[in-house]
Amino acid sequence: MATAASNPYLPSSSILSSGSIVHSDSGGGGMQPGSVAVTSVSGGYRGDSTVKMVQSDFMQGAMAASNGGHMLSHAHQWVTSLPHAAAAAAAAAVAAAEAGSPWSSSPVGMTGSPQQQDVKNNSGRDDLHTGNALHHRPPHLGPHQTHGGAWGTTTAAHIPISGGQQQQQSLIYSQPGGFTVNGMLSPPGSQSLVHPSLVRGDTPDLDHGNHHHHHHHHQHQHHQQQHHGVNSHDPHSDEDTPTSDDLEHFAKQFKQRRIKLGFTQADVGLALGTLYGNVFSQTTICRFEALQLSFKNMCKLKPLLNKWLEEADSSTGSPTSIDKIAAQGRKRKKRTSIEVSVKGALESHFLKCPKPSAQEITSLADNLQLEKEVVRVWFCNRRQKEKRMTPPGVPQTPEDVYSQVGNGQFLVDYLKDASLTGPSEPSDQRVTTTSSFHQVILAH
DNA sequence: ATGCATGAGAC
DNA sequence: TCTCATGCATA
Repeated sequence: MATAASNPYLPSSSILSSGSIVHSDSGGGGMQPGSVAVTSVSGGYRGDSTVKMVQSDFMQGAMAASNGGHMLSHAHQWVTSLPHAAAAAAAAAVAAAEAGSPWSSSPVGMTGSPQQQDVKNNSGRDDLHTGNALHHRPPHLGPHQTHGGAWGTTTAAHIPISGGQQQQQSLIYSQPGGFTVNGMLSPPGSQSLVHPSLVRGDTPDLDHGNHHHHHHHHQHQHHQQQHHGVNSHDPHSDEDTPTSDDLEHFAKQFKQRRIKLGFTQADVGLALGTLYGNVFSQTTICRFEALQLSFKNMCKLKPLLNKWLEEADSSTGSPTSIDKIAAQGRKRKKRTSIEVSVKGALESHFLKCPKPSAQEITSLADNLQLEKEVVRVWFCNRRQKEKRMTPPGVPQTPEDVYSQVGNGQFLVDYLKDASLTGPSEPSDQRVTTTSSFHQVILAH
């Protein structure tokens, strides 16, 4: 492990040039081959204050101060953002992230996470967009708590999983001249925003899945309707929670349209920000399209994306302006990359015990020469991943999908049982597809 | 497209 | 402290 590092601050210009240093802060002098943590540097920003929730920012400060229990050895590895970097960052953000893969190969499998955590709409909806936008309808993104969630009932009695389908995707990148694909950044000031309100007059209701007075445990839920024409609108959009099939279908369509219109995932994320005050990153849009979010999360985002779609359709050429988030200086821990070998170790531990105790984490971290926090986070992320894991390259045929329902059902029980290793494990169910299934089986 | 990270909220 | 929603940074 290169104990080198210790170079906390670097030129943020590295965003482009990339400066990466080998660095391991486990402090120990152990030259364990394999416990090397490489961290690459870059300016870290966190657009918040200006555009985002002010309160949140405030809170964050409070939190940071109060829970800074583990940041002992971290201090040196935090990067501070440089002033001038902001501009570059913003530009880069827009320019980058071009999802150019003409064909995504990931067969989508849905995962269900019925966690009953309420959906706080942390919509930091301030007057961000009010600038030019006549007030668009207040994004009443309310917590659509569908309780157990449509993907699984809490009792595991019956799980309406949807077989994952795969995305076809043989689309050709066609860019209508009307849109400023890359140059979505409309000239500052000239923001011709087509307020959705007008356009939306004729549409009785899209599914802003927010009229959720429909939350009862679906003890028995109908199977999702398999397919509805691509053109047909969701028969039921409002009242009820969309089925996993709906989501799948929507996501698929959304991606198609988005691409046809020549927008990148990042574009959409930003547009949502100006439209509703909720900015999303390319990551989120990407995960939405890939159905890699929890069911609940999918439901929450769908209405917004749907709106965006409508607008994108109707607005001919008027680029939805984006007041890009003015990234503000904020330190963020450098991303540590864990070595393969170490990952392997972690992985095997995970299989044995997905939820190690603090003690275990500590010792594990010690052995692997990683910070405890890193290990802890790794497990957290690993668990999250488990819950949504999209089956890698498992070509599925419609028939397979059906058969998988059974497996999925089984899986749920199986996993639930397995994950109950801890003292208190909420009925955690997830609907995974074949791949995960195998994975679990292999693990035992 | 994904790995590691942050932070708010639930327990 | 975990989960969950999200995102920066990266391959």
